Amino acid sequence: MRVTIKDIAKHCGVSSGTVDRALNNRPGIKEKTKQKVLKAAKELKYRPDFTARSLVKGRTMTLGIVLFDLYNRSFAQLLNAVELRARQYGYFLYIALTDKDMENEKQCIEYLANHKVDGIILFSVNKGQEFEEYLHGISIPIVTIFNFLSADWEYIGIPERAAMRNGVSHIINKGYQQFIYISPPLKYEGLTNIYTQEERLHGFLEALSANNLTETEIIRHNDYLADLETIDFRKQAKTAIICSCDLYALEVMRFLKKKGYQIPEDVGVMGFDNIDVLKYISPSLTTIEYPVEDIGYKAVESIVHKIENGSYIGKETSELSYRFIAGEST
Amino acid sequence: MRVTIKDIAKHCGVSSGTVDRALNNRPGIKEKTKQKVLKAAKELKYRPDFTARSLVKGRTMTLGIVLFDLYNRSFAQLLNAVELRARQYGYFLYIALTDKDMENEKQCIEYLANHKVDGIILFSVNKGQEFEEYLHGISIPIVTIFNFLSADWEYIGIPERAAMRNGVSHIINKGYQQFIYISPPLKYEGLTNIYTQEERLHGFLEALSANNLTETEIIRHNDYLADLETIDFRKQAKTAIICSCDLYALEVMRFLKKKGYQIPEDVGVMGFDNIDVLKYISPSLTTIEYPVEDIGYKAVESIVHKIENGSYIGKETSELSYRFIAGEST
DNA sequence: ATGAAAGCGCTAACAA
DNA sequence: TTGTTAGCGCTTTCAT
Repeated sequence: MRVTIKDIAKHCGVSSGTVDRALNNRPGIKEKTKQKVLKAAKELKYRPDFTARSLVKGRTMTLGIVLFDLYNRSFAQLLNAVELRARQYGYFLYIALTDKDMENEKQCIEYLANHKVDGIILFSVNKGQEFEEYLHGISIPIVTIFNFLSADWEYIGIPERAAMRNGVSHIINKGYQQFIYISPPLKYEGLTNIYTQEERLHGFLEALSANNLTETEIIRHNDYLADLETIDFRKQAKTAIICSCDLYALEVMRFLKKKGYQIPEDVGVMGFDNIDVLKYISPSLTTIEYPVEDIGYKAVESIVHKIENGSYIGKETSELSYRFIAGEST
Repeated sequence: MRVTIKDIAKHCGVSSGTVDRALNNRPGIKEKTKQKVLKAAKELKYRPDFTARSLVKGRTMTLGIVLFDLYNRSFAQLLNAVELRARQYGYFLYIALTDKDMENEKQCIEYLANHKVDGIILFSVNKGQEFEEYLHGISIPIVTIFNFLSADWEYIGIPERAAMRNGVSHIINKGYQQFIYISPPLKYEGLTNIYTQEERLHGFLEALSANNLTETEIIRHNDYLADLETIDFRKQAKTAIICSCDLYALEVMRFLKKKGYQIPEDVGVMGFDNIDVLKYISPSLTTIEYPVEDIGYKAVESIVHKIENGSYIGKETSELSYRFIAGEST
């Protein structure tokens, strides 16, 4: 059996209350008694039981983070940052991956709530009134990241739309005339939360219409390479392929190279995210950079503030900066 | 306040024992009462408190995983697999990152123990008798991954040494005559657990000596590119640069390209890990592949088995397979 | 300065 | 079939 405060108390001939005072630096204990208890605790290899403490304190000193998966480099970077900051604040971190499944996500949140985490960092795939009511129901501080939910929830992200609009504007200025946009499928449009993807797409469209451009094709399914197969990029007006994330852009570049196209002479490619492996890719990819680690840090800071002070840091949504990176691919 | 079983009991006019029976499908309760309780639970939005349950049950249904960080793609892939399998088994996952810091790691483990996780998956940076005694002291099932500790602990990994030996043998057969080996620094040699790195290095050396080759330079610091700077690869016998992981190999390739070298004509490069981004790199990197996801799955299966049956699945250490991938870089 | 005791929410053993 | 009760290990309040 594990050593408990009772064991220490018996060992020292004091009460468990006194042991508690010694162990937790509480006032009202003679220095000598304290030392005696501390010594005994060390000797007996006492280890506090956080679950018992949590039960009485009502706080677990744990946070939960809900993400899709870790296939995308950005998520791993984010998680790394969140874990680091959380532990600095004395919180432990549960990780729950939803695989973009709505039911899965709900269950993850439910479990986190039952485990009584003090706060949840949520990159949600769910949305809608019912979902938000559910979230309110668990009455645990939540901060949303990347996918916006509603003004009811603290949000940390970047101005996705403006970032994409800005990036595409740069591309347009380079003289591209035709545009293909590639983005994840919309299978559950209206149902799932695809805020970031929607925003990026709108940013793209806004940039086009601001320049009176209409020539565009939007590909929203996973078999996007098959669509590209049918196009001869050398025969049509100068084309740029805009991808909603770097991962797609890398796939597209690989495909184009295999087909013998010159990038950017025959066709330009742009990504979004600036994932860390881009530095090994050539031609270097034109993309949008944003401080993914900072999003992680801010999310933790925000939620800890809410936990410990009962309110979020800022009234409004925090949006961090972004930066266009001109690569050789456009 | 949260709804408790007492609230339900009062609401239904039954005892808390009966509520417990209904909620947890325990026998000895009339179907009608059960339905009544279940209905009330739903209406009142009852949510069980796992911390309270843990306290009495002595189990938390959580696992902890201890890793260096998530910078390396393999770690993220591993974590993804572990989380998936853990949740399939009904366990939640704590993640603790050590940043390769020994003290940090000890504290992470201490915290996991205090949070009373049912098991720990450990990629350790610590080693030695004192550390192992400590691990025994917390008396929680542990399975070690990648970095072997001792026969006292279940281990899941790959035969690193044989894998590297095999890979390097392939390179040797290609006619390379001179070899440079690049691997992480050995700052705390003898102190920290660098099992995988050591094994890979030995595999490299074994391959050389099996072929009576002696021309080799081993670089074990982070500024390895500076060392390469001093070498003119065109002027010396055909050289291969063997890197202990793909991340280094990518850095090396980038450096070499910048210097105007042709790969593999002027110099060959080999990596280890087969991280998923390699498919976007050209020339394609020669490397060693191993099933990192399977390691994650096996780790979870093994620890859950130990938790639920009191013993590990296999008596011996499990080592998974590996595969040499001949790329264009050698 | 210290001890005694109640109770956090749940489970489990024993009674009824 | 249902109720009662004693904890799980800790914190906290109230006595002493």
